[in-house]
Amino acid sequence: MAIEKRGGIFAKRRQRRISRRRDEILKAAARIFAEKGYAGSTTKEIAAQADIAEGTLYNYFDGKREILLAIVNASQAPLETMLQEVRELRGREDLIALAEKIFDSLLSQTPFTRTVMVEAWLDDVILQGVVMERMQRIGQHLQAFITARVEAGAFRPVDPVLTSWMVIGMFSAIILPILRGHTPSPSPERRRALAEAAVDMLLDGIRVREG
Amino acid sequence: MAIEKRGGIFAKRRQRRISRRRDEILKAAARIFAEKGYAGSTTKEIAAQADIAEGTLYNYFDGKREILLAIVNASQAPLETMLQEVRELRGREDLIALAEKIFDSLLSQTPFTRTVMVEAWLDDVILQGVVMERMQRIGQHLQAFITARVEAGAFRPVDPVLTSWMVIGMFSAIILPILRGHTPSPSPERRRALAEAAVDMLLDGIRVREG
Amino acid sequence: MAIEKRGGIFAKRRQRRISRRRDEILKAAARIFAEKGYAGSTTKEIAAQADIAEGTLYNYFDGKREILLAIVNASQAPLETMLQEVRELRGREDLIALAEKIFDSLLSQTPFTRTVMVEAWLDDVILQGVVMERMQRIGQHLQAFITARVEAGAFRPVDPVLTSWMVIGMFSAIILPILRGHTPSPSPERRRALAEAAVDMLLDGIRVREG
Amino acid sequence: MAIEKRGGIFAKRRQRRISRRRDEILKAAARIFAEKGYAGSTTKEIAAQADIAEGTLYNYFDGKREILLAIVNASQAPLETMLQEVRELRGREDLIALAEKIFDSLLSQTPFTRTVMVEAWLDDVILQGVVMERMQRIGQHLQAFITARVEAGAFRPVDPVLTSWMVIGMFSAIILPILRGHTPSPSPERRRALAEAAVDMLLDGIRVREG
DNA sequence: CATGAATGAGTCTTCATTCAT
DNA sequence: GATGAATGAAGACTCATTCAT
Repeated sequence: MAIEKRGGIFAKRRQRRISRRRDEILKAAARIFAEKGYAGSTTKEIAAQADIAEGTLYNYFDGKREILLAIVNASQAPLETMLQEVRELRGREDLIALAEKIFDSLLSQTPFTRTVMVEAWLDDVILQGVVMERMQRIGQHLQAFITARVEAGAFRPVDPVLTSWMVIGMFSAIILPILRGHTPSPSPERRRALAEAAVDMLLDGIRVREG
Repeated sequence: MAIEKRGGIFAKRRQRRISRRRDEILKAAARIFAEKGYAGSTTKEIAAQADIAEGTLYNYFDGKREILLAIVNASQAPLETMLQEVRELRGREDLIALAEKIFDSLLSQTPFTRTVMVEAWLDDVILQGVVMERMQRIGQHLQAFITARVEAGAFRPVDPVLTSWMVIGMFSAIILPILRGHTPSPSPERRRALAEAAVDMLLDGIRVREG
Repeated sequence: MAIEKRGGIFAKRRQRRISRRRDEILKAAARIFAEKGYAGSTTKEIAAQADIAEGTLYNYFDGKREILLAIVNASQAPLETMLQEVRELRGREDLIALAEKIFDSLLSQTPFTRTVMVEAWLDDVILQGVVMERMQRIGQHLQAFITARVEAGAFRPVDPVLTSWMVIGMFSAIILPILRGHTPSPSPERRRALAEAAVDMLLDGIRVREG
Repeated sequence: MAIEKRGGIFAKRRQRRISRRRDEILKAAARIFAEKGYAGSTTKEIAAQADIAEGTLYNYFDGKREILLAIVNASQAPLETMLQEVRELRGREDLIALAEKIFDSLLSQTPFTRTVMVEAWLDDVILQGVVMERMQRIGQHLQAFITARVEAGAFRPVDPVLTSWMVIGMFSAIILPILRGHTPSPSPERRRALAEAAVDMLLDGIRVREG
């Protein structure tokens, strides 16, 4: 019986091993990049954090920059799967649920998200290709919701694009200190409360209704 | 007749010349830092941008890091003077006026503001000592306003701290693409419109009043 | 019945297999070394060219340097056997035949020859122990021939050592562009013509005899 | 009186200082490259040989490869000026004089010449653009001489190209051991003798004229 | 004060060699 | 024996800082 070479059990095991190692390196690098920024981090630190030799990095990635790009890519996944589950937004509950899910997906791997947020300030590829792209996808859902309601006469005739931007800003303001490590990650209950507060402000503002 | 050295007219001229040169360097450095981040910038680039020799930088600053800190400090001034003029906030008009002023002061020297925003992600000194400090000062005004109104029964019983955070987030979302260079700086009319939109959303939300 | 281990048929087969594999590796390495030089080649490239894993190299050779030395050694064989067949040189025909044989042996494995030629420029061991040694052996034949003829009054009283050096230079000039890959390998007829041209120049020069 | 900036005496002095330093570096690098080959040499060694810090190399050259190319270029000069002085070759004396001059120019800066010879084995740019180009220029002079004489009936109808190649080979054989450092540089008298021996062999061969 | 060449510690990356599987 | 991942020493190159002019 010949040794299975392709598609065999060994090849699969090997693939898994490689994949696992890559993930470890990415996690280590994301922690470093999140703390010091890409340019301020060294491959030596990354290797130490991943508990491997510096040279080993290059068995898994073509270079420091490729590690960054892999992190950026990996950061896509949670939000991506989340967005694919989004149904049409109909009312307050849908918005709150969406907000909660966005919280969860962004906070599920804070070093990755933080790395992306930092580098988007400096790198146009990351800003345009990743951050903007994602924000626009979330924005589209919001805008569709707002536009429909405006036409139905339920919402004031606001600018849907600007409004969705401001909503995203509101949520970002909540998440930022957590990403930055300035505030601990909130409990699920707290997340729900934050989502409600934001959505209620969006819908009704803070002024008491006179009617 | 000896040349006056201290306090004389020459000494003052010298002071002014030094001060002017420092400002030029800061402006040059801020442009570079804003584009590439502190760690990604070189003193050579800064010197070239400032049109001086590399060594000359060290006649005005103790090192690269000190240039950054000076930029961070310089970025304080506009917001500072602006905040000192703020009177008690009483209603929609006051909020809009405040928003406009914040826009103006942050956008009056975008490279400085952008540099601070980027580095605050990485440097705790800058985050705590500068960014947070400023946000809290703005926040205090908002919170005082909100608290008073809640007590007066004019506002719903929202959490003033959280609300002010979200407001700051809304404004940030508007300013960010401008700072980042992704969107051109808005005209005064546009700034007014943006401020109104944000304040109205804060006060009344987007839902049509039923009464 | 136990498997014969020493001197048995299996052991011989094993020896042959090992020997064959070593030769494959040498051929692969010589191709690489000839193109990029020893220092400019990597064990990874050699392994790839030999279609084996990098680690396998070390089952057949102690290291990169040993591969080079084995190539240098292997390059000896053809010239060696050729030189052992050389009889006393008596005249034009013998010289031409010798020249042809030298061509053949040097061109029979160009990557090996080229590798040796390149590294002899840099490595004293190779220069002294191999290249010089061979040239001197060829030189001795020529010098014996020249000396005898000079004494017999058939040749002018030239310096035999210098003359043999120049002859070797003439031949080298012909071979060099072929080794270097700049010129295709010449046909047997062409080789004969080249050999004749060189020998005739040696014997009679290019000037027309006046007698 | 303003400080002269362009074309002034200071600028010229500076140019000279830079030029001198570049030459020192090239000399040092050529020594190292000649001994160990380009790929086998390190910038550390070059810097040490030039008695400067490693980083200083990069103030004068863009990188290791550019140092090599500068050496290759610098090696052009002596042969170049020499070739421009060459008049039409008419007879034995002209050939001897040419040979002597070629000796001189190649040996005037042996590390440069040796570096070029070694790298030409490995680098097509150097082989084609430099070595071949030079050999062809020398070759053209020889070929013109040979062709004219053949047509005049003074030379046998040899192939001029092949013959000039062989002549170059003869000379190379004489120079090689000197370049390689295997033989000391010959005295002017010895050079003259070598040139005569080579030219006489070219013209008349070594066989005694029967007439 | 201005200059910019010199410095060398530190960076990213390569590669010969080892060794567990 | 064959494999190829792991290693870390060493290499080319960068850059903040110093200092002689």
